[in-house]
Amino acid sequence: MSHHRWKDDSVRSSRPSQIGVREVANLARVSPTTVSNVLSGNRPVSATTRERVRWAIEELDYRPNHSARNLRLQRSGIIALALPEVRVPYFAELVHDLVRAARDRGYRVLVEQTEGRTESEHAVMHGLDRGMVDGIIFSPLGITRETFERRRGSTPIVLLGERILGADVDYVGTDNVAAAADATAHLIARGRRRIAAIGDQRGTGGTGPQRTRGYRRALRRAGIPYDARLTVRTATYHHSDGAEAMAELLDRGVELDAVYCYTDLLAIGAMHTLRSRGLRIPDDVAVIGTDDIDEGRYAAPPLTTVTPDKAAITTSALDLLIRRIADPEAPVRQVLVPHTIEVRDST
Amino acid sequence: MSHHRWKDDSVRSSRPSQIGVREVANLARVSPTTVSNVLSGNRPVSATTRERVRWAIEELDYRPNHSARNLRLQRSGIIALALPEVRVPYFAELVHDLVRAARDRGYRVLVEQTEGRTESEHAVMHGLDRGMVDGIIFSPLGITRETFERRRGSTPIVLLGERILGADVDYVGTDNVAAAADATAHLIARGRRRIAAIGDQRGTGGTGPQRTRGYRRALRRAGIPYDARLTVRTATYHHSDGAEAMAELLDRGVELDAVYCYTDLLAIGAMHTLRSRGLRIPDDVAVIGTDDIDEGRYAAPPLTTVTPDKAAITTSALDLLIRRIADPEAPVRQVLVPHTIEVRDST
DNA sequence: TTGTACGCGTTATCAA
DNA sequence: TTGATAACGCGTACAA
Repeated sequence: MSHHRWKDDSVRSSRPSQIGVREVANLARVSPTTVSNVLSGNRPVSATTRERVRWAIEELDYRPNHSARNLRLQRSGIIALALPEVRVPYFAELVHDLVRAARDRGYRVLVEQTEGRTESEHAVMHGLDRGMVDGIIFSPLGITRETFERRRGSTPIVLLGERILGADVDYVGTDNVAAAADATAHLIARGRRRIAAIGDQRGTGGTGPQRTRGYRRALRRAGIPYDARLTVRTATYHHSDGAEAMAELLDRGVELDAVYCYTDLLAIGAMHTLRSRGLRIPDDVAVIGTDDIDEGRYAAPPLTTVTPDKAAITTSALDLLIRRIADPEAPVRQVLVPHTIEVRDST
Repeated sequence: MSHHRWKDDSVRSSRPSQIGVREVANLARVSPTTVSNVLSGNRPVSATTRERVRWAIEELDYRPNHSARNLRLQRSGIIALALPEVRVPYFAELVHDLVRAARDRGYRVLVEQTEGRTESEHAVMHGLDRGMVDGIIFSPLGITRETFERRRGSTPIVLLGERILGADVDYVGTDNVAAAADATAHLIARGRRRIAAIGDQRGTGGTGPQRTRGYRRALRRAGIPYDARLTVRTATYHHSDGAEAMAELLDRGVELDAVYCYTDLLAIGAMHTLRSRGLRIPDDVAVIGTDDIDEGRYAAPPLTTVTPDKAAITTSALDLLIRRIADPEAPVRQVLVPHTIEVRDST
């Protein structure tokens, strides 16, 4: 195979122009179509020409232009993951798992943070529209059905965690009422009767109220009266919220022997306060969290937690989204993944 | 050119086709150019036409197609952040900060995970080329200068954390030798003499060896002999690595009264082992980590840590990248951000 | 098996 | 101030 280039492109030498299919085609002395076919494998190409094209691609260090390909194919190969805050470990792990799973399916992941701001949640649906991403996996934080329906564009969306009641949209989540009830029941089974709850949030239509319902249901079934003084709302789900909530509980002077936290981060924050007040965990106060983040395994003591099947959440959400991308008319599906209790030393 | 259709609305009205500038232009009875100008503000448009166009946009719920715009403008408005693992809190916080900072500057962030695999690090530079992203912020994990130079494409790159020595590339990082020396010196100032080090990794050209150099330098300056038995390498930087490394140290039976960990996660894992063996922190063993992740504040006890100015890292990296995107010929710049020691209860 | 010509939706250039 | 036209780089229907 002789390497004579008979047609020396002055284009390449004059200015550092972009290398495109045309340049490759010229060098390999074939048509752009053939180059395209070699790359896509879409149509058969003879072995010899294929080799020549491959060589030319290598020679010019050609790589296809994504913008052009996307425009032509009407797909970007990117999905967006919109969530409140990446630095919250539960979401960080979600990003981790999703990036990994998406890569296996030929997608990359764009991360969008709403930081709990309603306008950001709206922007997610508006701003990501039309060709920037092929679909959105959206973990909202208290968006109403009405707003959602009004603002959503044509981009496929899968909702995560928080269901928007009545909305005509694919959804993956867990039975939060049951999870909360199980967590509370676990504490009751450990002999606790004065069980506090940290993490409800007012006004949101999401997981908070559902967990409160589960908590109260478990109490009711055990014949334990509900005591409003044992409940503390938090603004967000960080360590500091848990620490402050626990401090408030203790300062109220209300008797308690266990705490159910709506998030592991809240639980770890709560344990921090308990330790600093000289209370023993679980002897004086048992603590259970939610999410099973890695941090909980190394907390002091290791944190018991109720958690959804996170792998199932990731893969279900992705599969649902890809199905929706392929067929916008597919019937809406709502997936509930199972949850389990990881019993560790904090209870 | 045989069938040159003028303004064939009948074709478009038959099916619910995509809404483009053309549709808007038709409705507003202007040219696509004008619509484009109203959107971009690139050229003056009379108030009346502007209103008509705005109305038509609203009426049709038009939003521009990103793929087309990107192709035309030769930019995507997306930058990639390539790092080992998002679920590692330090990186999660980095993503958080960067997504936020990028948004302020009109960019979105695509997250790419290398998971420590060399081929993934190569893929970052190859796969992200040509129009998919405008630039890459890359936190590598032991890539050689030679490979880097050979594989890098034309996409602007800013390196993070680990410098690739001699490489002709923008870089943001910290003086790891000094940081390690300061951490070790802090322990020495607390009266410790038998100081272990957890987290070196063999073979990589990165932060690990640098921190080891700083550690040994501080010992030397304090006249403390280096004891190889006090050093433990780890495969990665997770909790479990720290826990196992600490266990190994204790099992060696070598006397120690402090540990310097190359990562907060390692330190928290190490403290887990110390607690479970009944050792008191810092009374029996003082512990210092690196990174100042949020988790450290709520560890038991709260973790002393040496940390770079993370906000400076984020903004410097982004500014460097944006500068590089604007001017590929700009002189290479390497930024070192300062570090500080957050003293908490673990020392 | 390969090549030609067109269009994806947008914006920049040139002309009016 | 506005419009017609070309081009960004690619994939594909149609022709050979």
